[in-house]
Amino acid sequence: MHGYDHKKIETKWQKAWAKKGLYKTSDKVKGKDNFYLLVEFPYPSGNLHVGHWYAFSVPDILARMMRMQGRNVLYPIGFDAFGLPAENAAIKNRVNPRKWTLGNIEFMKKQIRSMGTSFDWSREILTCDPAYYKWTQWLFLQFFKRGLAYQKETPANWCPKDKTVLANEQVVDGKCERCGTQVIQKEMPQWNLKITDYADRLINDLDALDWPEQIKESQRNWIGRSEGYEIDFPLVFDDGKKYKYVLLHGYTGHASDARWQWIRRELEALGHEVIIPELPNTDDPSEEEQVEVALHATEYDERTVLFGHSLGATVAMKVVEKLTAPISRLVLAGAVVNPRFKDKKRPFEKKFSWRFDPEAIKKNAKSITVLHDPRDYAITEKQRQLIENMLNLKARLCSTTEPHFTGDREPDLLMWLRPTIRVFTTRPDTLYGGTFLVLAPEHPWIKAALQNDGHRKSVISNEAEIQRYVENAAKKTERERQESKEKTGVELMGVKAINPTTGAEIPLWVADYALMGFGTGALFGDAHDARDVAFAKKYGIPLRETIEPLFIQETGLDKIRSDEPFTERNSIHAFVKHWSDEKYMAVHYVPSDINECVSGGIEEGEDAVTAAQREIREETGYSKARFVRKLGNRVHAKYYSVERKKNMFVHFTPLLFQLEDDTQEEISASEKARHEVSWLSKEEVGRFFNRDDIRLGWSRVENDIPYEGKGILFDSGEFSGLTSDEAMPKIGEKFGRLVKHYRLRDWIVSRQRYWGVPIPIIHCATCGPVAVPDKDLPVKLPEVRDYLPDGKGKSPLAKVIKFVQVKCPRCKSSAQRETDTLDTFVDSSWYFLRYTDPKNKKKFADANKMDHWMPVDLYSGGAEHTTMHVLYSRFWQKAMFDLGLVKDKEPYVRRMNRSIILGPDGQKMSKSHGNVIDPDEVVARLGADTVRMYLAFIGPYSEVSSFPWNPDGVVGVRRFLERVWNAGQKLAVQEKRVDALRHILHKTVKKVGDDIIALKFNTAISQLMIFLNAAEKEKKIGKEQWETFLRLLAPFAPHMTDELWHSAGRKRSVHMESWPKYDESLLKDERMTMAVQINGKTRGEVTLASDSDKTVQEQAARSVVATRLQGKNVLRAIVVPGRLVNFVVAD
RNA sequence: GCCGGGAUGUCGGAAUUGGUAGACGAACACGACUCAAAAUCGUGCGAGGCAACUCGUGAGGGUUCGAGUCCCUCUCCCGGCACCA
Repeated sequence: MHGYDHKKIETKWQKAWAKKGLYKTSDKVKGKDNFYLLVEFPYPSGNLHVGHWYAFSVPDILARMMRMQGRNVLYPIGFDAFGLPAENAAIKNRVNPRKWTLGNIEFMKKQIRSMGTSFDWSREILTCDPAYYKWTQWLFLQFFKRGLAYQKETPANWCPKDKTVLANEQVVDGKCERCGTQVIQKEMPQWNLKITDYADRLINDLDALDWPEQIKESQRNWIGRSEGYEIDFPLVFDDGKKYKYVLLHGYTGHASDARWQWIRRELEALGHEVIIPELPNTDDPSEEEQVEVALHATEYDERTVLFGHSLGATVAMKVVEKLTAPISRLVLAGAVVNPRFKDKKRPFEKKFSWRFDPEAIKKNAKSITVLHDPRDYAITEKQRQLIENMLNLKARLCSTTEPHFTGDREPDLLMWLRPTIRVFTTRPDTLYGGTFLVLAPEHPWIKAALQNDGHRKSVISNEAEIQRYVENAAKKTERERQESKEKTGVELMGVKAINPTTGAEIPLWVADYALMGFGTGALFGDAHDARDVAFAKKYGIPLRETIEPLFIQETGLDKIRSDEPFTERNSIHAFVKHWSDEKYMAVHYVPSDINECVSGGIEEGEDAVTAAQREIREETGYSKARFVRKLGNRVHAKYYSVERKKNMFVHFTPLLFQLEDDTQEEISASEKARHEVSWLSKEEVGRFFNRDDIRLGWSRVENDIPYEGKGILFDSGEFSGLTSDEAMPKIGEKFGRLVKHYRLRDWIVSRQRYWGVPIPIIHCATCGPVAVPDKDLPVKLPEVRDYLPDGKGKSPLAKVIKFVQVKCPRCKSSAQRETDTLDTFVDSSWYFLRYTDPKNKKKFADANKMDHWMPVDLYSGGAEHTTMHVLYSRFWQKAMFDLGLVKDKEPYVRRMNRSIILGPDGQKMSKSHGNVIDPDEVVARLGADTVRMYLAFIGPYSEVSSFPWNPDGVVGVRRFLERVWNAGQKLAVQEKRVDALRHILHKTVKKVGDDIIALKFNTAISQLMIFLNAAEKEKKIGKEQWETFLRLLAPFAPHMTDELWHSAGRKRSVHMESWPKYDESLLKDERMTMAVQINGKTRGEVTLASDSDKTVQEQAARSVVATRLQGKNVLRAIVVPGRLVNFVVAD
């Protein structure tokens, strides 16, 4: 036998495997379970780097072992062949992108084959192959037909360098993810996929996935769900008749009814015009008559608010249906859409059609509000649901004075009638403290208010100033705005909002710290948000606190005892300044081991200040404490009182005192024992206090920072005294409604570039966008002369007249083909499905074949795709599921992110660093088996990290393989097994198998090394043992092991052999070494038979440390069988 | 700021999940072979100490017979999100 010639061996076996089709995978093999192992297919950039090796050759170990373990493993490969680099190369070097791409693929395939991976090349797919992209187009059209793909004129991320639009996910820090150019916003018609419809499911379904938390958390953050409440703030104007209210009364009602007249007075007082037509035949009304009167009562225009109560609501809807121009608002209270009264028939039931045209209603009313009181005797829940469904909205729940809105005064009605600004909040518990509104500069209400048609004045009196601010804000990019944390804004003069909780008039401001892209583009400012407080202070806007902090002690001696009631108490925290030094009093309260200030209860008839002065005197003796000031509002705490033996719920008033002099009275011994008093500097005392309630009070001595946390409400009407968590849903429901907002935007898939899948849509002047019929698919990418985009937003395809000019498939009139191409992430959103049936000409994949393989058992890829490809393909799968095209809601059972291989210097590999490792060179020198195995050995594969390439480390692995190679001749391979290796071999079989499944290839390899070390020590090995070892090594070093396997006289490839089994009973050695400890410290060891029992072990251990135990009192001995014996000894 | 993950020799990393910390590899040192070097083989290799022994898993505290592992407080590093109401 000769030296280890990796070149000869590796080419030999790669050819042999290919010739035999060793890795060709059947869809189903009797008696074998399928296993689908997926790695992200590469982009054909032209050259393979170490990262590719890491991505493909290491998971190959798992694929190979799974096969040996009797699984039918699909380990496919292909190329993500569309994309910009091909096109950029085409523009630069005047080559055809297809030729460039296919040439690269040819070269890279050779490189990939040199890895010795067990890819099934018969299933190779190319996304730029018309046979593949036919189905990309077909799937896109299925989405289009279900409204999941739509075209919309939207501001989109435009990369001026790549001259194309990018998805949000492809913009990093405002720059193009690909080329680093600053992205600008450009308004263009774009094809979108409705990924936002799936936002909730994309988040919720993560819970059931057994994926690394990092990946799940990234996706959650990216989708960015925030749950909160939308609350409407009514507006009032200074300039008089801005709105015209038309109020329609109900059955048996009259215009003269007290409540309508009351609302009239209230609205007129706000300067609005009010019209209340008397509807005819109020006791026996008919639709025709009433609608006629209402319709002609006045002119309906964009300033009109139409209100209908009860049957009047029905009339109002009928009126709106008939309008030709939209009105501002339609408000309905106690509305009926389908009357089925059980008790008695009403005469009007048959005189109204009860048929509505919801589309016309929605079209003719810019906004619709439905009011409902759950106690309403006339309107059932069913009725409410009917109208909600019809108009596709949620009713606002009111508490009326008379359930059917029939009280003489109905404040809720009035509240909803006035024009409103809708804000979004996650903290409705602070709503009573909302003292101003902030609108984003892009807020539509401002746009509308600033519109000046020359006839009427804007409602805003400082129009010019607002205009300037809005324009200035528009000039700045989002980044520029965020760079200056200094808040700016302008008050909107001539208009006030009404806080719905208090009825207080509050100012409206435009400020660019409100973002149109989040929530409703408007927020209410309050005293419990640092940003709002900063803004309010800058502009002198009043603030109103409504939350006092509540701390619950959960550690220490004073942690609350569960299941025990709380005793409430009013109390003080007194911070006491020294009479001359810059020092503060620090009290150590002994019974509960608390570091605090002076604290104590307020007794009957006392005020806080006297109580505090008394406590200072009692606890410390100092009698001349001068009151300086109150330190903000109260602070609440729940804790356990060690002295009272009770759970306490205490309301502290934090106060600041200064001693006038050192006058001190004698205090009792018991007080002295309970309180240890000292004087500390500001810094020291800050560190000294170890209870949150005291720290909070203390923080107010220095500065007045707003309290942003949750707590207990005060000055909040009926909700005062509740905790934030209790109050939030209550306040939210009463004044607004629960909504969810997402950061995620729809996925823009149009690309204004050549080298991609043509979007299979035809634009027709009469029919709109029309799907290309299935029979005409694929829409093939035409050849063009010039690949340069025009830079104005049209792809090079737009210049190919033959391609563009087509007949509309529907009406046959002349039409234009869509010339944008699809984002390459669309191609890769379903490629794993195609692998299951790559040659199918009739379907994207056969349902049965997908059943065999999907979902993917393990998907290994790069962390950079967490919020891109992985998210997109999850969405795609869910959309396909909804269309009945696939059976799984999730595409990947298990997903793992791979680490990065750094250069030898620990830097990211790059040409500029000069630290790039060329795998081809290393393979030529040391062999593919060595490179594969080194990469597997470099660190745990399943954890995201980064590993520097260590040239010495590769050589170390090569050394190991050479030792294996030489073992065949140096070790005496004998027929008889070597007993000394028996146990360790079984242990190795178990560990290697377990570790591979856990993707801990590094420890599997170290176990193989341990075994070889042991065998070398013995200088001999049994033939069967040797062959077992070769089978264990086969997944790691497939070429060498097959060579050795054959030279051991075997005819079949080692990769067709089955994985060795281990005997549970042989995992333990016959003799074992146990540690002997005294008080947990190792003092010796003892070796004895593995099956010895506990008492034997203890006795053996005792004799080992006998001298040390002499004269000591052994309290007890802890025996952990097989591990250690620990003697607990008294000093 | 919020959320997630992490920190172990000179380096990459192990540690049966509470049981002898540092497996395996690399680097380094010494020895053998050699005229010599490389390769190979052998030995050593956390720190301090002649030794007995002491200390040691980012820092501090706690629980436990026993803590890298569990609990509390803090520091730093990596990742995601962020004037997000």
